[in-house]
Amino acid sequence: MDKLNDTLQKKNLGAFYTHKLYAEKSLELVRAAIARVPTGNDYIILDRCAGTGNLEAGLTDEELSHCVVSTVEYYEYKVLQELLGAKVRHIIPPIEMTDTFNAGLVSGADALSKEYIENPVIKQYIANPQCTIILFENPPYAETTSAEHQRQRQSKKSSTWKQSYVVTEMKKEVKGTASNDLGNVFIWSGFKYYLRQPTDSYIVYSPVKYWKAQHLIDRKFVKGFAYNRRHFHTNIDACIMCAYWQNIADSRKEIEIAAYDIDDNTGTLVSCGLLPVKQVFTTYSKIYYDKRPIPDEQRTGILAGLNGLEKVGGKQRNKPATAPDIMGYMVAHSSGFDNPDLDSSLLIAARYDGNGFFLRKDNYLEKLPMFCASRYITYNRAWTERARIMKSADGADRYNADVASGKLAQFLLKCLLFTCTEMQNHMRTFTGSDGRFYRDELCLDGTNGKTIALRDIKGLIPGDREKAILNQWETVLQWAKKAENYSPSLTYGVYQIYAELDTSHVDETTGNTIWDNVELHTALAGLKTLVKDYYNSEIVPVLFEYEFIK
DNA sequence: CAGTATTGAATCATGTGTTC
DNA sequence: GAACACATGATTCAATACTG
Repeated sequence: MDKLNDTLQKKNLGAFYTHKLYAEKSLELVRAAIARVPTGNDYIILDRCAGTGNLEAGLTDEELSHCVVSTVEYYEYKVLQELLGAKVRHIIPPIEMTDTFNAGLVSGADALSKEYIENPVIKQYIANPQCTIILFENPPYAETTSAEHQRQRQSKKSSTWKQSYVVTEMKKEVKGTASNDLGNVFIWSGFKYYLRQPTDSYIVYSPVKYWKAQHLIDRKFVKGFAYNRRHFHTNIDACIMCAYWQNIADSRKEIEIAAYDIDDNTGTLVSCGLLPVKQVFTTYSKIYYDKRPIPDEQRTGILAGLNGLEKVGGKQRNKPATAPDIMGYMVAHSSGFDNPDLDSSLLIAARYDGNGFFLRKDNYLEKLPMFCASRYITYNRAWTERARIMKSADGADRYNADVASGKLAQFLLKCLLFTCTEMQNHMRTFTGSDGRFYRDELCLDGTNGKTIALRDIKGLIPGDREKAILNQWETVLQWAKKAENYSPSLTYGVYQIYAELDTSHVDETTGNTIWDNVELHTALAGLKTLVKDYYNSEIVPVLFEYEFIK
């Protein structure tokens, strides 16, 4: 059905199909689970979201005769019925009745309904101690409160599944955001309602966050694979784990999964080595944010938007603050990297919707690794990284000790250099509506006197990479000063130069974009390349070492 | 080949309201 | 008044796909 529906419909129902090669690969895990079935036992392989039966396609007839499958989408049900109906042990519902078709869905096949949980066909196996249960599923992942849904104002409309019986039950036991995701509901309910014996198994496709960050389950990891989400008919590279969980309690904090990409030309799996998945336990905001209270009399000033300028109008959720030692506002929230540019920002004043803290002159340097870490996914876009690597404050004790001892002094200055030359630093210099002059202190423009960054960066012992970046910055600044809009009274960072000085217009005859300052544009592009290389070689390894990313 | 257009599966911290 | 529960709500960028 993924070809039949529009994008949002697809997202609502989570219809993304499993590539044949991935489905076949995961049969290794299913067969390992079958091998564990005690002698003399019957077993069933249950798939509550079978779609058109992709996962089951590679099973032998004998294995298929143990399968119990269902799908909630009517046209998929028709296909499933035709392809596997005669071979599987049960398809739910077994035959089509007059009321089976229900507004495009299949009556009685909604795995999240009470009716389904109590389905007698499945229940007979659950109740039978001589039967082993193996769940084998690629559940839908629908995060209907996601940024994209919100942009299209569809969050409410797309969230009807949240009214379901299973979600209601899950919320009684699982607190927090884990229940926001439809995929998590499947995983939770799988363990809750279907697995009962130590030899029962769950082989499930999902991004790792349910185990890594949300700690939704505490079962024994037997084996797993990492697959590229792109081959699930999506447009993004990200990591999907297919894991074999055994129904035995376990407290491992780190697992390894074997990664496989697909070469579309040859139609073969390409091994990409072993990837570690480490659990995360603490967020930056809990540990690293500067929580020093702000007196009421300092709660004046302006709020800033994501573009670094003053935000006027709209919903203002945050309170501004102004004080001699406040130099900006940093946001580095959430553990995942799904919306890196929303989840991290560096602004001259409080972000209008909060989720951050005020950067202060006395300790801003030790806060910068949070900003640096928040840029990881932008410069490491391989499919193995997104949805596997996350942010954490788990290394805080070691980090704080090494900051205190001075061991990390050079590293912090490297972070400073990166922060001052990276585009996502949206601090800008301007006069606010409150009449105050806001000056960007985290940039390397000394035209109007040294910024705090310039003062501190003197301590950096520059290697070749640092020298190259500093030189390139000088070139950028030189050309920026020749731009028409350049204002000598302002102190410019890279982003402000990009936004205000690196202007362009469209040639009326050719329709081409003409950069008003080609040299400036070229110099900026050169700087970006240098900064990216610098980040990955000098900063990322230390961020991993101290578990800012893991 | 260069320039242009399009794209992003898969939240969570926060404030506020509610309950005890 | 503490603890809990839940509704709320927001791009930017680089990479890639496409076009001529």
